[in-house]
Amino acid sequence: MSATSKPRYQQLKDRIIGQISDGELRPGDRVSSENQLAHSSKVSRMTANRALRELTDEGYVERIAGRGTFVLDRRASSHVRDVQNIADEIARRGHQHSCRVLRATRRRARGELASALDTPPGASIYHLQLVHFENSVPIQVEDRDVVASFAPACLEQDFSRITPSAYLTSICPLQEAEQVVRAELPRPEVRDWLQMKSQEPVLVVLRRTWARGRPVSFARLQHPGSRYELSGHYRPNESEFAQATDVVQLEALSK
Amino acid sequence: MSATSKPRYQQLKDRIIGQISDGELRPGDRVSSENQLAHSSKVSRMTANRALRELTDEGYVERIAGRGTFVLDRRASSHVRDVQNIADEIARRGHQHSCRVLRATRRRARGELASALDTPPGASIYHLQLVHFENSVPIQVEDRDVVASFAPACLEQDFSRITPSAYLTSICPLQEAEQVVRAELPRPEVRDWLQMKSQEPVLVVLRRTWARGRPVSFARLQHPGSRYELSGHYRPNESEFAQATDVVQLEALSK
DNA sequence: AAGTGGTCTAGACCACATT
DNA sequence: ATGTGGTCTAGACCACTTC
Repeated sequence: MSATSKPRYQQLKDRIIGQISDGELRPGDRVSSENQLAHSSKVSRMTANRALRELTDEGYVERIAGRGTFVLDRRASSHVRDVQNIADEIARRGHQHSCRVLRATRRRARGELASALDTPPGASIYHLQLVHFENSVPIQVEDRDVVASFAPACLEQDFSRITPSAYLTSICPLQEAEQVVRAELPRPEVRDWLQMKSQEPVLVVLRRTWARGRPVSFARLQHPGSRYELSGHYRPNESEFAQATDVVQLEALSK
Repeated sequence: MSATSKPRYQQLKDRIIGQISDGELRPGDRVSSENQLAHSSKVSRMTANRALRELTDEGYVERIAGRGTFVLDRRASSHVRDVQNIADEIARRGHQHSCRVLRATRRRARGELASALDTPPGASIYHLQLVHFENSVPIQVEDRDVVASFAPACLEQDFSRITPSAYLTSICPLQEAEQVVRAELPRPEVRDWLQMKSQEPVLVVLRRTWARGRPVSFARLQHPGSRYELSGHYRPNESEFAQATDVVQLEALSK
């Protein structure tokens, strides 16, 4: 159809991400060089360079001057998946997980949702609403939007047996997650679902996840403040990696 | 000193980030256009373009085709990883940090606090209580216990000029951090300090930090739910991820 | 010597917004 | 009409690795 065609560097990125997702390119494999890509894709070298550079920033490949471009091993996705799935988390505590589906519908992407999921307005989006229980005590209200084209059979799943998160990872491993944590007062119906006291706040996690290089799902996870908390353990050595450059510059500037 | 000079686009980025941190460029301000930058910095337009594009990716500026490039007003939001120093965080948003010290006392470790900081009962502990402001709006109440033997001169510091976190890292780099995030209702005095509405919840971060292989500080950081959120971006390759678990030791401390 | 990534240039065309 | 960002090109020089 009409849709203004994507920029060439983006098309190149999409193609390479696709090859990685399909297993055509496996971790450690060498990706075509800039010159080869420029030739085969009929593109200037600068355009191929931009595609590969952005893939580097996004963690898909590693580039070594003089050697080449290599597919990275994203095996730690188990880490992301662990946090994705509240059923696993509950099982790890040795407790019983159960789940009630409140809603499972189809709707059309529009406005913020469309841009958050990077779909054209009007695209099909599945909306799920569930309550998760830990030993029969409600612990999470999950509001989830899923890009329909990524998970066409979404509405036929039995989400009392498999969580949406587990279902999504079964289609394709999730690559990336972006999340925001907030403290809010719940809406009355959420408060009832979670059996919360009248003035108790909720701990809200907004999470957007990526697979195959595209956002595929947006979740709003609400937890009773009195019964749920997030914890983490950090070691500077390892976390300095991601934004090392920025942080260093800023620290030098703000002395 | 001939150190391989940084690439030009990076120098340009550094300069603009510096202007944002210094307040020379304030949120909403217009940044010079690509053509202006190219001319003034004696650089090609593509190089200026790359600098501005990367600043966009990193959340510093917003670009609107046909209109220009504008400094973003970064919402109170910090990466869960580098929540070390709220002053840096605020500076990075191009805002003004200030601080009021409510309390700075010495007390004796006992019970849970002694075991959390791994000191013998009766050991000296400094207790600090501060309110941090972002552009004169209160954004954090910091309650911090510091092992006195680690920071003997703690009480002589001027914490309206250097944050406790910055002071601690100046003594010795922090090695490790353990943190828990919660949603709670604030105590009335905290609510007043943070100028919060009556039923607004706080986002609480409990953090224990290690240096020289020992826990040296325990902090309870409370933020107004309507004005503060934690955000994070996770890729499988970057290791640490906040996980939902029970942390018994910290729980008892936060009564 | 040949290939690789890293950077840079001086042009170019386009869609868009402001005047 | 002018200026803006968004993209793209066909060259170029460099430092580095491999052969």
